[in-house]
Amino acid sequence: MDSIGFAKHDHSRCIGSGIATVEAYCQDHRLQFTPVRRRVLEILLQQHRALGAYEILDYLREEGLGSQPPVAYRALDFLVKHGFVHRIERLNAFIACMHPGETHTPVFMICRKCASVAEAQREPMQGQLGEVARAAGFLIERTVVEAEGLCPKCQA
Amino acid sequence: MDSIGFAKHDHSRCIGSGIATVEAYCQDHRLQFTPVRRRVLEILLQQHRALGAYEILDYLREEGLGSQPPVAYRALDFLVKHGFVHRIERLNAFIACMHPGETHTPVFMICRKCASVAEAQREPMQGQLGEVARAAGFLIERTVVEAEGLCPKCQA
DNA sequence: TAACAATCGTTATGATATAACAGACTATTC
DNA sequence: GAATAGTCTGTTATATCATAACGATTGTTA
Repeated sequence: MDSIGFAKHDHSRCIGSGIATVEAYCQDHRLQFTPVRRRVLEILLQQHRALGAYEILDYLREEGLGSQPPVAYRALDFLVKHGFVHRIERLNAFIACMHPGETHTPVFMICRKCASVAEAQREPMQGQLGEVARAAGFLIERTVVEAEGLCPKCQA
Repeated sequence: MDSIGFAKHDHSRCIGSGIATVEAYCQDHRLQFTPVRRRVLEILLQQHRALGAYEILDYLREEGLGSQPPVAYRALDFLVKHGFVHRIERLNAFIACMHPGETHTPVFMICRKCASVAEAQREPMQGQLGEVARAAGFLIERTVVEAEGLCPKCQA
């Protein structure tokens, strides 16, 4: 269990290593890491916050990479499907994954004041959600775990 | 921790007691349980599944209780605010609370095949979400915990 | 290079949600 | 019971989020 979302870190390394990791993964898995997909991931890594699809589309427009919603949504679908980007249901927005390549079930903490989002990891099928599901005979395939509140800075 | 969502039960009692509980709560707290609000809750209790706001609005329209989106959204805002109804973020939909009146942090299990939704309870600030938040110094105000998968029936 | 699959660009539309404001109702106070 | 403050409703308009469909293009493989 870890969380770097609210901590200081070398952000330029985030971007470079994020892209490199995904690039390698795509080569290994014969996936097409096309210009639009790459750019959308870069934008999300650079911004380091949750962006709406139309916000991303605005960047793409400025750069001549696409101007219609499906362009952004298709790139996002690809990135989400392969775990490079996560969708934050509470915000209808997207954020770059902090652990690309690793299998994981993310937990998000969303600050209602500064809108920052931190990603942490939990073990699947453990904890209360796992207990509840076992008791009900429910087979979990995917989880959405998002907490809304105040980040350390905004509590001060 | 309990879950009655996937189990058989006397559904007519659900509706009656749900309405009665909320009615009493509203009297105690000087809240106006208006016809539209009451009817929206009844619809959600009767259907016993997650309904979109526009689906609810269709019922209201048929009954002459309102025809424009704000009518449905306002009633839902009220019901959600006071914990009589929960919003399922994953579905952009609403479902009647199975434990009205009690303070709680719900967990939902959503069947992707039959679309049924079960509500269970967890302790706030315990389990992995609590651990993660404490480690990050994050102050939780609200949580969204939703699992998607297969209910007992649909696994067969 | 032919055949096939994946991706892209575009148009159109669908689905979800809220701002704003006037008018009606309710509760409270005098 | 009249004034008034607060809440709720009805309506118009619009904002925001998301996808269906289809032809053109590009990439992959045999």
